[in-house]
Amino acid sequence: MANGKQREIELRDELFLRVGRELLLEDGYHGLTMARIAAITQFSKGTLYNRFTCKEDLVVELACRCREQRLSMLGHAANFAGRPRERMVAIGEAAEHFARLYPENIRVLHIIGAEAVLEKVPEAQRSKLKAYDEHVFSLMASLIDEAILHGDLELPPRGTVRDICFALWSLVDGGASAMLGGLPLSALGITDSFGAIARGCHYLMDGIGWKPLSTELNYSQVGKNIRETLLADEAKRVSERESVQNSPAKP
Amino acid sequence: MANGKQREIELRDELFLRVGRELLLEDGYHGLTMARIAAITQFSKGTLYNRFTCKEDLVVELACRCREQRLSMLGHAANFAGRPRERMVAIGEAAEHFARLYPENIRVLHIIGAEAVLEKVPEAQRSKLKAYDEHVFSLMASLIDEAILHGDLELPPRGTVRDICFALWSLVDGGASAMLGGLPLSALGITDSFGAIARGCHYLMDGIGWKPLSTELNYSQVGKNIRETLLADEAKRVSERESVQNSPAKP
DNA sequence: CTATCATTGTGACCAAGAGTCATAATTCGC
DNA sequence: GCGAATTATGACTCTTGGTCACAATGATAG
Repeated sequence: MANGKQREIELRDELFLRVGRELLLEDGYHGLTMARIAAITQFSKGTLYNRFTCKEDLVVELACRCREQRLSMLGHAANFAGRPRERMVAIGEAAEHFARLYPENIRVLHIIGAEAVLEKVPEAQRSKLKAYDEHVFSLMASLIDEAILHGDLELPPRGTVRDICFALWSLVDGGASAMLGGLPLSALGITDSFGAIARGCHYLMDGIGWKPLSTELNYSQVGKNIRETLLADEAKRVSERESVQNSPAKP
Repeated sequence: MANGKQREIELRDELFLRVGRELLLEDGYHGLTMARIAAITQFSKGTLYNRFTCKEDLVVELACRCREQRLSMLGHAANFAGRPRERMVAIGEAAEHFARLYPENIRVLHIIGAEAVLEKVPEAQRSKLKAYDEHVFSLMASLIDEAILHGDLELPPRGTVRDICFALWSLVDGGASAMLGGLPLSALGITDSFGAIARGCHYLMDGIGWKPLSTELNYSQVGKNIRETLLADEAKRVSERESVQNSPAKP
C-alpha cells in the first residue's frame, strides 16, 4: 500500500523535527547535532540527510512552523469586532498570549533569526521565512489604513503608515529580544516585560493621536474583554501553564 | 627592555583583533576561523590561543570594544545643554550617528548578541558585555528622572521610569535589528529606517506627554542644532562616508 | 512465486575547524 | 654568556557536518 508507506515517511519526518526541536530547546543550537537526532530516532544519519539537506534546513523548518502558528493566531485576533485600535490591541494580546503560551517557540525564532545561523541558510528558505513576517506586517498596516479611513487616525506630518507599523513592530520585537537575554532585565528592575511592551505600544499610539486615546477608553477593559472572548481558550491555557510553573511542587 | 616587549605583545593582540574583525565582517561568523587569523597574522594557532581562551573570547572582545565606543559617544551626547527631552534626542542622534558611522560595529554587536554565539561564552564575559548596556540604560533612566523632577514629565498611571526606558530601548534595538535583516524592509516599503525609528521615539515621548511635545518644539531644528554643535565632527564624517558609498564610481 | 526495478536506509568515511600540549625558540636578569 | 622564565610552534586530537557506494526493502510484471 503506497499510501501507508507515504504516511510512514511523514511520521518519520515529524519525529525528526520533534526530536530536533527538543534538542534545540534543551541544549541550545550547538546541542542540536544531526548525529544525535539520528541516534535518538534510531535512524541513520543518511536517512536524516535524505529528508533535510542540511542542519539549517531542519532548523528553518522548525522556525517556519513557529511563525505559521503565530501568524494564524494573530490573523484570528485581527478579526476582533471593534474599532481599529481595539483590533490592534487584539493583535497585541494575541502576540503576548502566543509568547506566554509557547515561550519555546519565541526562543526558536530568536535562535534561528541570528545571522550566524541564517548565513548558512540558502536564500530560497530565507524568503520562505520572511514571508510570514511580511504577512503580519501587512495585517497591521491594513488596520492602520482602516483607522485613517475611519477617521480615528490622522498621519503625523512626516509619518507614514509603514513607519508606524515599523515602530510598533520594532518595539514588540526588540522587547521580546530583550526578554530573551538582550538585556539583564532583573538587574534593571523590569519585572513585567509584557506589560511594559504593551504600555509602550499604547504610548506610541497615543502619541500619534490614534483614537480612542488610552485616556478616552479603558484599554485594560478592552484587553480583558479580548481575553475572555476571542482568546478565551488561549488565556485559560496560559494561566494554567504559568500557575504550574510558579508552583512546581505541591505544598 | 621589558616595556618594548610588552608593547610588542600589545600590538600583536591588536593585530589578532583587527584581522578577526575583518574576517567576521567580510565572511561572517563562520568565515572567522582561528586558523585563518593565525595564517594571516603569520603567528601560530598556539600563540593565538595563548591570548584568547577560545574563539568566543576573541569575538566578545570585539563586541566589548564596539559597545565601549558607542557608550562613550552616547555619554558625551547626554551632556547636551538643554531640557531633558532635548538631551534624550541628543542621545538618539548620537546613537544614529554611531550606527551610520560604524555600521560594521552594529553588525558585530548583532552577530555577537545571538544565542548561538553567546551560549558558548562563559558567564564572566557575558556580564562584562552587559555592563555597557546597563550603563546606557541608566543614562537614559536618569534623564527621565530629571524630566520628572523638572516638571516636564508626569509618569502615566501604571507606567514607571524603567518601563519607558525599556520601551525606548526596545524600539531602537528592534529597529536596528530589523535593519540588519530581521525584516525585508525594502519589500515593505520602508526607505528611511533611521527616520522611522526617531519618529517612533517621538511618538512615544509625545504619548506620555513629555514636554516640550513635538507639537510645541521643532525637534528637527533641535536635531540640526545637535548635529552642528555636539556631533559636528561625527556628522561631517557620516556625510562623507555616505556620499562615498552612494557614488562609488566617478562619472 | 520469482525476477526486476525503484525507492529508501545504512554507516563507514571525509573534511573542516576548535582546542591542546610537548617541545623549541626567545628574552631577561644577572 | 648562562640559566630561568616566558613565549611561540605546529602536529595532534576530537567533534561534527556532510557524502556516497552499497544493502535492504517493497512494488510490479510475467
